[in-house]
Amino acid sequence: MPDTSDQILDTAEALIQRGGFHAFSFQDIADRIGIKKASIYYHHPAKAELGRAVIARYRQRFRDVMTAIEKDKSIGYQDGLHLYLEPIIQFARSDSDICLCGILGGEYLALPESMQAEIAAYFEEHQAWLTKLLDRGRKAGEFHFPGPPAKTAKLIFSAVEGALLIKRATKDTKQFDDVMSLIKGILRG
Amino acid sequence: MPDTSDQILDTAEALIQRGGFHAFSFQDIADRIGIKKASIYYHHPAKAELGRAVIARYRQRFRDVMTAIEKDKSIGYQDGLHLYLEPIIQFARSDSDICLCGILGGEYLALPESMQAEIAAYFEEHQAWLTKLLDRGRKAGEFHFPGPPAKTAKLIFSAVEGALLIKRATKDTKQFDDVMSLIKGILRG
DNA sequence: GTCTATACAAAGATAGAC
DNA sequence: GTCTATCTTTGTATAGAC
Repeated sequence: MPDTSDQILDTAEALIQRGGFHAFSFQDIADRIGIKKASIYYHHPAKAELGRAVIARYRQRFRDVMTAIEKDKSIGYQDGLHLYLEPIIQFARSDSDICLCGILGGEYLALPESMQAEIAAYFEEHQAWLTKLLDRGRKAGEFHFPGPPAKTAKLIFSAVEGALLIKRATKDTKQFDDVMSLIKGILRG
Repeated sequence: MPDTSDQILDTAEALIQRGGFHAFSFQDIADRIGIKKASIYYHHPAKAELGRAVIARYRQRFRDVMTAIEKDKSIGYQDGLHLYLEPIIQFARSDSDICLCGILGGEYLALPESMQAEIAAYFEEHQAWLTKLLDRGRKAGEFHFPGPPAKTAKLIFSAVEGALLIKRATKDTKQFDDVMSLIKGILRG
């Protein structure tokens, strides 16, 4: 049984996944975990802070994945890319889940500054990590692509975020796989 | 001077552009165009209907572009792609505008059904049109890419939607251009 | 077509008891 | 840590006058 604090973050994340930041309330969270909405203020002083905390935790989850891949020198670059994509493929398989920051990107200009900062940082660190992976992987002869690694990293990341967003609306379970299979073809040269 | 009906649609569109569907109210629209919020109900019986109308108009705008390109047989396929991308490049140049349906995709599961249908249709018709363009363009020898046109269409469209979303948060004015330059390289074979 | 007035529910948030 | 109670503001929406 997870403690209330975790339940609040889990529930808030699930609700943001569904419809973004402005479409849920403390009441929704309270109802789902069987507490009163006032209790949530003990854990988070404001909705903006809760939103920020949810993204921060989500970011950290991916940073752990990226760090683990980098640390293990036995993992090749192709496999590293695969491992990075693993949690995202899980989103793609579900018919309701997509990237949390992809969702919040739509509401961006109407979000509190603290949330904006987390979202921008998420996008930046993913693209920076992919850039590093592509650069090293190409030098090792595992990847083949033209031009600066940063450009290809942007293409991959944009395509991933976009594909998730689109698949949920069109209910096309192959949107993500189709896009990724092409990306992999590109990296093969 | 545009009539009130148009002003309402324009303002609603601008507000959705900013932060999505749940982040604005009839009061916001009324304030911006200098009327009372009750007046808006004369033009639209409910917020859901206004939202639907905004997307429908946005969809139609792009359908007009696509139809115009198809009708003019003097336009080549490369140029056709360019013309299609023209309005999207305008979004990319702005630091606040992105695709309306890209924004609303995040809120998707929390939107009224009538809006969901419009958004899904938007995504589908763009990908279908791109598929047709790529197919014909390849047969005409203008495009070179491997596999089914539908897959490359999905890649292009996903990358476009994702790049716009990301550029607004990261304020990277080159996100879109970098992605598109790679796409064009791919289509050259 | 637009206004005033108003109903009603829900939102974010705080105070203070337990 | 969680509750009850409450405050205040805002949101969607309707009725009816002009």
